[in-house]
Amino acid sequence: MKQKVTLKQIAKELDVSISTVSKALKDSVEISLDTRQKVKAFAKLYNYKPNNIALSLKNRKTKTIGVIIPEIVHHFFTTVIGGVEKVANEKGYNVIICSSNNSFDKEVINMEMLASGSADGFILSVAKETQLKKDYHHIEETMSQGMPVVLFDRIIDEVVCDKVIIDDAKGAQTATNHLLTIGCKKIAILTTVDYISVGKLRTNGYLRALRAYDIPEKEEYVLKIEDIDNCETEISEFLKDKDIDAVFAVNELFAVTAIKVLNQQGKKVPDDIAVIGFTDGILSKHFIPSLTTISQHGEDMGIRAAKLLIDKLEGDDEVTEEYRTVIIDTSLVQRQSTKKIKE
Amino acid sequence: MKQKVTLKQIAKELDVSISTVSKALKDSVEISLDTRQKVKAFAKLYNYKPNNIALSLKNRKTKTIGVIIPEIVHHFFTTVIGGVEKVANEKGYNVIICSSNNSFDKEVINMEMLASGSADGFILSVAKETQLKKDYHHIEETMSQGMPVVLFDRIIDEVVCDKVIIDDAKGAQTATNHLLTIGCKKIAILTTVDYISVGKLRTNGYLRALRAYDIPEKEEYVLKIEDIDNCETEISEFLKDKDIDAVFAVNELFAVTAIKVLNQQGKKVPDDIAVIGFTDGILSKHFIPSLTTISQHGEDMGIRAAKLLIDKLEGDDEVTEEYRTVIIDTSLVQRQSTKKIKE
DNA sequence: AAACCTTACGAAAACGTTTGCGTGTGGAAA
DNA sequence: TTTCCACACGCAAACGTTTTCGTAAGGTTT
Repeated sequence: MKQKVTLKQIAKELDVSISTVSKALKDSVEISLDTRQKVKAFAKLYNYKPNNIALSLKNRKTKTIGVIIPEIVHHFFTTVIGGVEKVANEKGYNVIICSSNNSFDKEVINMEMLASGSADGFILSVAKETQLKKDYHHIEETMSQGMPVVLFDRIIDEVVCDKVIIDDAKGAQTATNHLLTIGCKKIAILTTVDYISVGKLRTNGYLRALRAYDIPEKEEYVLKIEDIDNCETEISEFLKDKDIDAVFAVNELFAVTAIKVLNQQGKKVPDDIAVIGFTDGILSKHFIPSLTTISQHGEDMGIRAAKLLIDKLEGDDEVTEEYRTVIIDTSLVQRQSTKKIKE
Repeated sequence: MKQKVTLKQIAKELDVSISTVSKALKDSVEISLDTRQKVKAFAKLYNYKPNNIALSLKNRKTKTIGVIIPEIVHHFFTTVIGGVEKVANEKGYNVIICSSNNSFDKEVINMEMLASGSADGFILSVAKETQLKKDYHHIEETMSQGMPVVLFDRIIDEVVCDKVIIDDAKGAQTATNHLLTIGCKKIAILTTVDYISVGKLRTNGYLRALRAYDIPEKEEYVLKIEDIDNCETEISEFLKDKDIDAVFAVNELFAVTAIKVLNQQGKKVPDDIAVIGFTDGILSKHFIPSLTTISQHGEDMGIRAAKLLIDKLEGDDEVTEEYRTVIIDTSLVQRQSTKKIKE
């Protein structure tokens, strides 16, 4: 087991000083051509690689980006990570990913861990618990120590920093509009409880679309689901004998569960009832019927977030002072779960 | 923007030496109670956190685990990561995740990057390209520098190290057996090309099961799919007018695609044809019909892999010398896509 | 021969820690 | 008064780099 070789060892072996080795490897003119070649040959032979830790300590930066997401086993978040990685690798940054598991405490712990030397900046989508608790001290603190933070998707209005979001309300409006334009009039919505920022926004978009079409909003058409893991019974209950012609679900799972429930209740999708989802993941693509949905372009979000962060990391102080909010366009992906109602 | 506070600053402020501060924070008896309290109060006030980088440099270990997987947007791999994180966090380790995107080059780059100071050891599932290329120098090199490596899922027989796998062949045999026991006799298999280790193993398991039942294997029942992204046409072609009563697919996507194709061809699953998959992901759970499948227990794999690695990292040298291969049990998850054929 | 300039290299500090050991101070024992 | 011993603290080295500055040797001017 040969240990990793250091400058010191090379220096000793070649009977020169550490500084000479360092300079030689950097092709400094200070060092004679002869020595340079000798050192480089030796370094190559022993597969010398500079120690990142030492460099980080010296340069006071780690060249790594910390990403903290609420769930790791989640298609949307992983696509975002994919985007972040893409940009990061291009620009020579490493990416550390941690999941908060939707726990406030774990979010804080992870953030502090990474903040104490492991990362130069953060890309973060906050945990449910954090949104509920409204405690953002860890984020504020990290920023006040000079580490930039970019929030995405599940953001916090009160925190002033760069943000990358989609226009959730607009996306939901687009979805609802689509249902309206194909002729649906009685549209139910399956959404989350209000403290989930994106859920609330999507609900708002749905309501806005209805108003624009002068369709009165009915409370009985709105289901706010508390426990996502047991949504089937709630949805089944809600949909039972309801006089509707369309369902807008704020995520994939609610959408496919709705279809499943509707099937059980003897309704056909899309013939009897149209269903539209939100987030374009594996399920939407491969389900039968495949789901019409709103694509969030997760990879783009990751790309933009990473760019914002790296700009701030490498920018001069002018850039550092201003914060930007990037809004990623959503798009309607038409598939089989909605179709035009024949008049 | 207050910078992060260091021992040095505290020392200066309190007019003591750095070592005194360090010792005081560690409650060393060398330091008077009075000073200790003063230092601790001050440190708390300024929210002092020791710098991980400096500690890593000093201790020659980073307390982080590098995880390299072929794809990040992939349910199975993320569940494994979930398991790794669980154990890692418990034991005070950080987790850095990189994806190789199934590229050999990126795998090497990531590994070298993390190996030069960022991680103490690795948990790795190799890229397709690496399996094809059979070039494992980066892994060997990392290990020879004293960093332990745990391979999982897509492993390499030739590399001697700890491994965590499922018995792919046995799992496939279980799946095929299940089809046989419910009365199927003409079972097709949808598998990958042979250089994907797990694909080949699963094919072997399928064949073994047939032999055990004295059912002759037919080449026309085996489809080795090259391009996973366009599997639908291949599968459609393959399944057309084929006289079979069951399909064993070595992954989720092949399974649902098969069902889709069969539907198009006017066959009902499970009534006309039974379908069984491999890997228990989102699709299997929520598809209609829900998929009978072989669960790989990804989280368990992650947990075991992390434990193996940490054992090696913290173990004395006896442990270091022996390598273990952990085989995680697979299990059959019965759902709707298979059912007993009435005689 | 004295003064000066290149060339080629080394010493040392710095990044932020931890820790073994040395040491000044004061009080107690002799 | 001298000797000794805790006590409480500081020094310095070490981890692996980079980089500024200093300098010895040798050659070139006057």
